[in-house]
Amino acid sequence: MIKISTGIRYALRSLIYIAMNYSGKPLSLKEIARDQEISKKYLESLFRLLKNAGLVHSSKGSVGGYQLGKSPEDITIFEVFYAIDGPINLVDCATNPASCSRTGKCETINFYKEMQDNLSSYLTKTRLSDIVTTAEKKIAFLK
Amino acid sequence: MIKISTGIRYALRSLIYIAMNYSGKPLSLKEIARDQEISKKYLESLFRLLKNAGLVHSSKGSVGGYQLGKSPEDITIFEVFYAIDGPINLVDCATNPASCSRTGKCETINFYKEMQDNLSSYLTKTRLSDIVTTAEKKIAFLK
DNA sequence: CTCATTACCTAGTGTTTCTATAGGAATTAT
DNA sequence: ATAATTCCTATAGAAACACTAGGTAATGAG
Repeated sequence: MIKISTGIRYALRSLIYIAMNYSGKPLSLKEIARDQEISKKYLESLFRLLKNAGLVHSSKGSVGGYQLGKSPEDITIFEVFYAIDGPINLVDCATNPASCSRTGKCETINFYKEMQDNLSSYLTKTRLSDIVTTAEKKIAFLK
Repeated sequence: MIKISTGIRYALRSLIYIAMNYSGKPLSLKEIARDQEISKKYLESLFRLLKNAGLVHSSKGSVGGYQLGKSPEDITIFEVFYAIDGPINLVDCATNPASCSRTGKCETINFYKEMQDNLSSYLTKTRLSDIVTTAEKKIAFLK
């Protein structure tokens, strides 16, 4: 079954939360975890990955926390997927032909490559700002 | 990590093999398993699902086996995915809002729905015949 | 009419991946 | 100094996945 991992779901929600609550000061994991109802310990492991990818940067210490590493317009959803789950690889043979003994005989590789391109380009063209904008419109409407 | 299951990979290869070797007689799992280098026992479980979905029909007995249930132009890849792995459901909340306590507060659902639509429509518009045609062209070129 | 061959069925098992937790070390503002 | 935070390694529990075992039922061939 094709699924989006909880790691990605949590990371997206956290990034959106940071984007929508920017005040110049970093937000701590404690606060993000509380608001988003996510285990703080689990968030720690995710934010390490986000930081390595440059999507957030951190400050340590007693008023430390995280801020976005780039503006929301410059963060593609593809980057978030890549940071948390690694390269998108619907099937091994599409990326690494040597992984399958039937490479060359098999008629499905082109289909998988095309499907993967379709997915990647969708994830690349939608950006964090798109989701945030939609959310802000919803909130404005409710007021 | 977003992955295509081996069940789907095996099913696709098997259906392509049947489509490309049609002679009026059904093909047995034994032959499909041998040619495609897939465990026959595992294929049995997959073909049950394909049969329930109407993608193949079977004949028992000593010269029994499987044939396509429809012409390759009428078999969408979406149907194959659905038959083997069940409904496409990238996240539970997109299909079943009650599954998450944050439904209503959460800003990501629309994105997931759109992503899922994008995926589904791609799988629906590509058909078994598309893959078979590409394969036949490749074979003709090699001759 | 018997036999070989095939699809069909239920159950279970080992492996891997995913999700989450434990316990602490390093850093920094107050 | 102290309290709050990020950062790091390791590991455990749970769930999904891939595959196997062992047998029954149907059907055409001889």
